[in-house]
Amino acid sequence: MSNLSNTSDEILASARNLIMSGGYNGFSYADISEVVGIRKASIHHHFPSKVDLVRELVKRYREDGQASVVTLEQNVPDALDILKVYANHWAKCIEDASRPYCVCALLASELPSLPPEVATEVTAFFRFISSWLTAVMERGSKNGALNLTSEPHIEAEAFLATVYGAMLSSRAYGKPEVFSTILGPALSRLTPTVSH
Amino acid sequence: MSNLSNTSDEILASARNLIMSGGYNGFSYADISEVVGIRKASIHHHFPSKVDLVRELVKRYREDGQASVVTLEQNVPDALDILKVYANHWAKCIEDASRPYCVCALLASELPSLPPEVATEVTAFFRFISSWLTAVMERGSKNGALNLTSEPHIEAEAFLATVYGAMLSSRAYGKPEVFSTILGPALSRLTPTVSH
DNA sequence: GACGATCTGCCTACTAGAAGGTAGATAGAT
DNA sequence: ATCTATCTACCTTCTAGTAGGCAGATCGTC
Repeated sequence: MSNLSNTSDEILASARNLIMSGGYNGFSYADISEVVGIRKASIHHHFPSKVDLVRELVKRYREDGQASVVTLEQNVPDALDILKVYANHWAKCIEDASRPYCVCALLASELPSLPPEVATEVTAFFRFISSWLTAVMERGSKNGALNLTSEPHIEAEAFLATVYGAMLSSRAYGKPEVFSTILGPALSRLTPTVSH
Repeated sequence: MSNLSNTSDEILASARNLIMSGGYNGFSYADISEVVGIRKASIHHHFPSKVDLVRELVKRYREDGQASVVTLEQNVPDALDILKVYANHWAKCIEDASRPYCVCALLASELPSLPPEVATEVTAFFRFISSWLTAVMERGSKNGALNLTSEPHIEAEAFLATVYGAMLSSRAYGKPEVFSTILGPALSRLTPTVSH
């Protein structure tokens, strides 16, 4: 027991880090092999093909995200606070360089050249985030926690685009603080005016 | 004369299209060879190494952008109109699928794994767009053509992030119209209120 | 409890094909 | 005579993936 095949988890984790920096074609089984300390062939034992590996990786990435969202919704009632926590999650990841980019953002930009099985999972991830944010916007709009100027689903897409665009800019400039600089005003705009 | 080595232009053009869909590691000299109808070795005659090829490609991409900006500034005086033309340029490219993604957006997301010579050029592209947009924001703010809620450079970064985030979302969902849906409200927000 | 059978996780050794790149020849233009 | 653009033929290294073996854990059955 104990290490109930957590080698496959290690493989997924190292693949995630590698994809995060160079995308689908930016890593190989040999790279993972070096990080995990296992032979190439042994990786094929856990994930017969590269497509299997990345499909599973993205599927879990989405499932983990869904679980986090459930917890977040349970602990934070206010819609604006939820958006702040979400933005802050990425701000931290980018600033401490732990996970400075979303795996699905990288894969989405490579989408046309991705194996279809992987592409499907990536698209599903974006649909999940989008529908979650839409629900948050709707709720916040109705109970006055958010100040929307467009329809909830449009505000959701705009917010998502801002987050992912800010992520890209941080990486492009090599300046992690750019993310918060952009998200600050975006969140202010959604904050209801206090009085009058 | 006549085709004063426009083979090298064809090589660059096909490389651009290939990078646009799969990034730096998503294409090979063999791919270009097929598109251009020339042998692999002949590509090396024009661009000794892959790094040379992509460095030159990004350098020209930036120079072309700089030239377009000069023309745009000459023909369109109003700052808000400039932003609209810029957004509309991308909206068209995405909707007619001619150039549905920015080469530098894709390369920027792969930045940590890119050869340094290429990375430098990509960063330079983003700095160029950023400083141009900042100048547009400043001018528009001063002469009342734009309604800013933050400092010009922050508005510039926010606008840039929105454009590139919207580009990514369009690709992720496979829905070109998402781009305009997001950019519409973003531009409205920058439009000065007509009366009172 | 003992004994073989299967399962799991890893290994070495290999393959075919693709990668980026080189050497050297050839034909035509200057 | 040299330069340019192309070619064929090749090299080396890396790629994903396969075949088959081996040690140890688990399991069924006597």
